Parts: sequence; C-alpha cells; structure tokens
Amino acid sequence: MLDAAVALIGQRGTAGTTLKEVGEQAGYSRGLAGYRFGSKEGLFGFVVKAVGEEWLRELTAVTRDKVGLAAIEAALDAHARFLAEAPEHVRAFYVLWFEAIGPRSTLKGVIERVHERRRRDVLEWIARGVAAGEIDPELDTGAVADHFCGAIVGIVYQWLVQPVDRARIEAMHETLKLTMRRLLPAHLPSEEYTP
Amino acid sequence: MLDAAVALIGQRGTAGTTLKEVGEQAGYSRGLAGYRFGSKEGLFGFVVKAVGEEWLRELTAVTRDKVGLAAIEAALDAHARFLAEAPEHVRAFYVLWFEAIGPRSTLKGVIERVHERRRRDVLEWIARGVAAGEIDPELDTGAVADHFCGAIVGIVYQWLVQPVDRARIEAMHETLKLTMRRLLPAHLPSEEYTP
DNA sequence: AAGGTACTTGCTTGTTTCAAACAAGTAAGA
DNA sequence: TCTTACTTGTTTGAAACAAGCAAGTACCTT
Repeated sequence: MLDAAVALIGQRGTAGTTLKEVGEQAGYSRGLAGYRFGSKEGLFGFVVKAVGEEWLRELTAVTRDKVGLAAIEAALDAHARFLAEAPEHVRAFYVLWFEAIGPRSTLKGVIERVHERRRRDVLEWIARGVAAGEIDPELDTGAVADHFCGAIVGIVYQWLVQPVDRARIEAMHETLKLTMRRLLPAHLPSEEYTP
Repeated sequence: MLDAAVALIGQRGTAGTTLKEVGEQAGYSRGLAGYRFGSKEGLFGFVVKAVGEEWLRELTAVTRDKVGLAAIEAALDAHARFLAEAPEHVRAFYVLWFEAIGPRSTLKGVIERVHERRRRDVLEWIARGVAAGEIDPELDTGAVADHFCGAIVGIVYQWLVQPVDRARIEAMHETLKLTMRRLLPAHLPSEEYTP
C-alpha cells in the first residue's frame, strides 16, 4: 500500500492520486485505502511518517560518534546519497513536505516536528563541537542552524525541480559544507599561528 | 477576482479553494472563475504571474545601480520587507510556488522560469562585482548563486511555516548576508595589507 | 446619417463526470 | 460469537464543459 501510494504520488502528484487507484494498484479493492487511512490526508500522513523514520535511521547511523563539522559533513554526504539513489520514497516524502505548508494542512504538524528535530540535531552537533574546542563558543548557533536547515530545504527544492542534474545537486551540498566551514570558525584561531 | 483568489488560498489552501467560492466572493456567479481561467490550475497560474510581476518591479527598483554585495544585500532587505509587510499576495504566491514542484503541475514551467530568472540576476550582480574589482574572479559563481537562491527558498519555507516569528525571519536574511560576504571574498586580498 | 444585422464579449445556468467520504455488508479466522 | 480485514453501495460536492443570454460594437446598406 505504501509502495503504491509512493509510486502514484511520484507519477501523478498528490492531486492526481486517487484513493481508488492506490487501493487497486496495491492489489485490493477500490475502497480499502480510504477505509484504512480514513482520508487522503490520512494516507499522506502515513507516507510521511514511514519515509521520515527511514531517513532518521540512516541519519543517526552516519552521525553516530561524530561532532561539529564532521557530523554536519557526514549528514550532508548521507543526504546527497539519499537524493542521488533517489528511491521514489524520498521524492514522495518531499512532495508532501512542500505541500504541507498550506493552511488547513493536517500534515503540517508532522512536518513541523521533523523540521524542529533537524534543527535540534544541528544545534547538538555544533554544541558538541564547541565542547570539543573546535568551534568558537561566542557564535550565534541558532542563526547558523536556521541557515543550515533552510539551505537543505533549498537544495531539496532544486532537486525536485530538476532531479536529473545530479552534479549540480552534489555541488550544492559541497557549497553548503564550505559555507558551514566559513560560518563555524575554529576556536582560538590564534592557535593556527603557533606551530 | 485576484483578491478573492488570494484571500481564499491564504485561508483554505489550494485544495480547499473552490472555483465557485472565488467567483462568488468576487461578486459574480459560481461559474465565472472556471469560465475565465479554464481550470483551477489556470486560475492559480494567473495568480502566480500577477504577484510575480509585482515582486519583480520591486526588485528591479531596489537593485538598480547596485552591483556585487551591495545589490545582494539590497535584494535581501527588500525581500525581508516584502515578507514582513506580508500582503496576503506573497503568501498565496509562495504557497503556489511550493505546490508547483509536484509532477503534472502546469505551474511548474512558470515557477521554473522565475527561479531561473532569479539565478541569472544573482549571477549578474556577482559578475558586475567582479568587473568592479570587488570580488575574486576565480570564484565558482554558479555554485554561489545556487546556494543563494536555495537559501532564499529555505527562508521562505520557514516563513510560511511560522509567519509570526518575524525576528527570526529577519535574522535569517542577515545570516544569509553574512554568508554571502564570506563566500564572495574581496578581489586581490593582498591589497588589504598594503596601507 | 439612420437603421438594421452580424459578431463579440462577459457573464450565468444546466449538466455530466468523477473522487472522497461514509455506511453497511461479508467472509475468514481466533 | 466476536473481531479483523476487506468489499460494495450510496451520497455529496467540486470541476469541467456546454449552452444560452444580454449588452454592446462594428459593419453594411440604402
């Protein structure tokens, strides 16, 4: 059922996807999808949660035992890989993500929580980088985290618009790494001059 | 008719907006909106074009006679102002913008052109900054422009999710300015050491 | 110039089609 | 017998389209 929904969202978009087709493509009757999920929005919520958890597992795996810039770069690498291998799941996830911003969207809450979670992760990586002495403690970490999360959204947007241009997407991840290196200056830069 | 559409998109979202209501709220019959614009998508396309041109006029006005970082910062100030004054128009515009990424969206073409136009503007500002000798000509300007446009999308996304938190939105614009200053280094940095 | 006719424009109303939502049912198993 | 998993029937409502109407506007004829 999940796979059918993901495939249809990828092909026809959310407006073009019907509960009837989802049910039938999954090998059931026309009515099952509506019955199980209550409504179209209910189905979409299920898809977002399922794929979101998939990504979360991936992310925690690659950032385990990493702090500061290393964690951020590992996360970016994993993200680029996730998009490049582009299982349709990710595409459906982000299509739903971007549509959830409208008013009256029941998905909004779910998406907001994912977003907030991302931000806290970034803050955590930075805080640990500060603790490890590799990042300046004076920094406005909230602003940097916001910029990072926003930039990710921007990259994904670009990817959804032109998924073909893989090199460009990877370049955007690299530019974001560079940006983060510039925004997160080393702690006690004077040490750089003591050989 | 435009105002009715904008108001309804802002209140109910695109899925919740009906052609019937748009027509009636504009003081006409239930059928007019559908007749004039052919379809719901047609109406939405009209809204995007109308608001897009509004913003374009604003943008060209504030960046006239500016190059390099100055142009970028002026554009960011104008953008922050546009969001803060938040005429419903902008909200409807971006809601449609984010929904246009799905497959089978007729708006996609329009949005892609707006996006591409933005990118070319940024490249132009940078190129003029290079010509004026204030930016390093060795730079990968395409990557910087992509990052900039992506970051804008990220900011707008955040704004749509939590339009209330005005300070945060302005901070994100400031962080993006800072980022651009870091990514666009001065030309011939050695000059900085010759008094 | 006057008056009549065709054509256009802007809008309304009627009708079809199709999806969502929900209610009621059935069959297989615990 | 009760629950679970699923199907089928029905209602409601929106989109899309067709057809119609009324108020111009242009054109043509004498």
